Amino acid sequence: MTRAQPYNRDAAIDAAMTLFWQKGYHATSLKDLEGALSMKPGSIYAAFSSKENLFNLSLERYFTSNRDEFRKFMAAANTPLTGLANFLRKIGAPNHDDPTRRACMLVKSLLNTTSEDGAITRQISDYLSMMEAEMAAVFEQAKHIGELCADADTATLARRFQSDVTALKIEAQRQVDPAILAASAEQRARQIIALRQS
Amino acid sequence: MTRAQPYNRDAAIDAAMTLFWQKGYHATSLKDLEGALSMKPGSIYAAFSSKENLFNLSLERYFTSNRDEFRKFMAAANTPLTGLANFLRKIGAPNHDDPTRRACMLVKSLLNTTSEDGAITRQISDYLSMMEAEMAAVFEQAKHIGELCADADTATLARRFQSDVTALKIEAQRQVDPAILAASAEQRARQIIALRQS
DNA sequence: GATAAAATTGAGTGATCACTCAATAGCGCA
DNA sequence: TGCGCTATTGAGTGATCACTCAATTTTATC
Repeated sequence: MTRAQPYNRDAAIDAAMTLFWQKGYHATSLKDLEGALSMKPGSIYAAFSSKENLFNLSLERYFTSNRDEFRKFMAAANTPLTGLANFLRKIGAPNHDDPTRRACMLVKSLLNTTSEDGAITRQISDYLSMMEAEMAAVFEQAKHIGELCADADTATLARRFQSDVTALKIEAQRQVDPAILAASAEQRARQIIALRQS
Repeated sequence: MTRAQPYNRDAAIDAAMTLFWQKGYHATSLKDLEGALSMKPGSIYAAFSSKENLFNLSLERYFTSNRDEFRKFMAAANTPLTGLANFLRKIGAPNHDDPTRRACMLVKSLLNTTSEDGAITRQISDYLSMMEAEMAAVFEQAKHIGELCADADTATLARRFQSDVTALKIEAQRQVDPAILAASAEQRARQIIALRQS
């Protein structure tokens, strides 16, 4: 071992993730990646083996950073249900930076997957399931501290919460009126709060 | 004018629509289209000018047939809200044929659109808005016959209904347990019925 | 500074992309 | 049957695709 890696692997994957997120797998060319990663084709292949593998790494990066952000959000909240409600409100907030990457990369990728690439489809489905589990855990926690009724079906609630998140992000992608988007988020947030037992 | 068109334009657009729906715009090659339409490249270009134009025609075809199916569904229902609820239940029904075309083509296309192709994005958004208007009209009708409370916000209800449809179709695409999918549809359907004023 | 190992380069690979056009085939009408 | 018109053909276009590899540059160790 003689030479330190002159490229930053994390930064490169982040850049690739952003690109794949914006343009999708098929529309992202190696030329695009070369530019975004500031790497020549040979280096990219030495480091990541293939475009597909780099895409898989990007998906993984997206999943973990998304999950961590969710966790941070929940940790910062006063109560579990408040955290979930605020998470929805944040998605509906107007200054949600880049318009081309508003929708969830997992959902985007899932919908762009052909029946041929079964492995990637299953992987995405797994990531979505894990996010669902994260959400279910928060509902479970709410139940534990008595914020949520003891006989509530947390798995179903989690599934509904995730579809709320997805639907909101798609609305954001459609670039609907920010006020309408915010109202939609607020409505969904209130449905979460309404689960609170008095 | 001497010769009848030996190809069936409607059938060709339908075949193209199915292909674009399954694989997405970028992943669909002209070779694929040649096979599906049983047309040589020259014929395709003579008939449809470009791949992009054929895609636009496919999107339009998808929209109109989807809208017409929705209308037929509503016409067959006893009451507007019953029709909407059953529409959701149908999406959750198990024998929903081809797994690769379960998600809405409009949503799929919206999520696969790059920031560059602004025209197509706007077109898709317009189609989605028109579907929303269809749904709002049904809620309006429900209000008119007294099935729905007179001060209900039909625009918001329509938006929520559409996001229910989208979310359900995405769940279907994920190939979740059919029972869970059906339960999710049933839950959403009941929320529609719950709007009924007694 | 010399050497060896590893990282990086970028022109070049064949394959495939969307697309074209001169040639051909099929039709109505004589 | 032959003519004029048009629909259809499919090999071929340059561009771009994902990807490779011999050559070069950079660094660690001596």
